[in-house]
Amino acid sequence: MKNLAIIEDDEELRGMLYKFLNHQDEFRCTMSVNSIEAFLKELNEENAPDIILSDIGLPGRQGDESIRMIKDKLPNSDVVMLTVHDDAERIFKCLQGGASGYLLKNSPLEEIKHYLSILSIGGSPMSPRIARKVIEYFQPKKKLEKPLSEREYDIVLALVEGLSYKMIADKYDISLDTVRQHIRNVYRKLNVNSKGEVITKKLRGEI
Amino acid sequence: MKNLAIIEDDEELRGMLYKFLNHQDEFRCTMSVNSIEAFLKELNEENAPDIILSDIGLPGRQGDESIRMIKDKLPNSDVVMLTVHDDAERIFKCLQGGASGYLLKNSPLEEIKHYLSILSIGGSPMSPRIARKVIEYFQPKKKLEKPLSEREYDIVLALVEGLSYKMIADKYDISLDTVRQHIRNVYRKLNVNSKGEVITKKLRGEI
DNA sequence: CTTTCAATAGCATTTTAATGCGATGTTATC
DNA sequence: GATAACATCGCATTAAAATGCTATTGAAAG
Repeated sequence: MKNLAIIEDDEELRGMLYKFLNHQDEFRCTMSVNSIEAFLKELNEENAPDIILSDIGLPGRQGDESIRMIKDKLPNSDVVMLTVHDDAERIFKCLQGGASGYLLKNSPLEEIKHYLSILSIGGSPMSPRIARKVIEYFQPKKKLEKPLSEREYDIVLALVEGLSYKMIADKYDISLDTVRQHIRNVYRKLNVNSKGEVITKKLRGEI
Repeated sequence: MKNLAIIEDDEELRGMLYKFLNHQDEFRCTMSVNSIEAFLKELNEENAPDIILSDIGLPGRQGDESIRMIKDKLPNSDVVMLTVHDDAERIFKCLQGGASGYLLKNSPLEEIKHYLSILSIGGSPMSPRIARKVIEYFQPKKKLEKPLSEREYDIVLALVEGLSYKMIADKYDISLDTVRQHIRNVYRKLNVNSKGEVITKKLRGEI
């Protein structure tokens, strides 16, 4: 039996969620409020939730801010976002803020219940469309017009690891000038002119 | 009606999947093979699949290699991995290789069917435990012993964007020496001594 | 009221990185 | 057998970054 808090400013939806979820054996709704402020105010030892189902689009707040405020008070709770927004930026901000799941508001109540029960088996509830966005995040956005050679790629990886030119030369047993030459070529192919830009591109999956 | 290919070396499991999924209205199994090699060999215009359900642990191959081989031939197909492995590294390699979904083998047949149908609505099938791993990827691994100040954080973000000290000074309307000072402090707090390391740490979620 | 810390700034020095130019040998490809 | 792409190396110069040291101001904490 998990304690559940619902934070949602749409009275109708909140009422429905409360009524439905509170009837389930797995959950007990100890809080049902319309804002983060109300949530933090009402919070006490008795009603401390294991799971917080929270709207993201609460007035005057960024969504990921809300999560941070909650996780700050309840670091071991699972915060599940409930939202109509499926844009990549919002999703990632929330995930970085510590959200344990991300559900779309158009999900049926039964499905929401099912998703929430996934938390108890160590999983993360995520609507399929959100999962798609997240997966796409990992995939290289576009093929390079000018692909890097193997050696050049080695050197990019070394840069990401924080190695200096000198250290790279030692690692691959080539001269410092050769490292310079390779890096020149990498810069030309990637159309950049600093180490930092190469690292950023690599870690963002653009290489 | 989607064409489906099953690549799985466990004969029993493959048989079950084939029999079950081929009976569904949504799918037609046009291929059922036990290796990537067999798959690529049998592949032709007639049986070209929209969805490939593939084992990851095929003998002598890395899993993500398999995906790349498939996506190379069929870039518009959806490759869904079916595996017992839930370690982060494997998952991310497969996602980077172009997988559209990632399911655990212990899922019931009905659930696998349900997950696969998610593809047709533009979603990504992902077992909850996998989703958890993926979400955790985005979340800062550990709290910094020495947290960065706001200004320092601004400057870290600017470094990630590829700005030079001079550009950062202009951007925030402070002197070059102040930028230097902040960066010094960031290096001390993060225990590094180059721009590149800061960028890598930031993009890996360690800040 | 002192101590601490963030933010600002300056100056000097050394190290590293970025770039221009030229060069040789290998391996594919046409 | 020319052409192109890759990998290697050298030298020189300029630009940027890293670091050592010092110092002022304001705000928060004790």
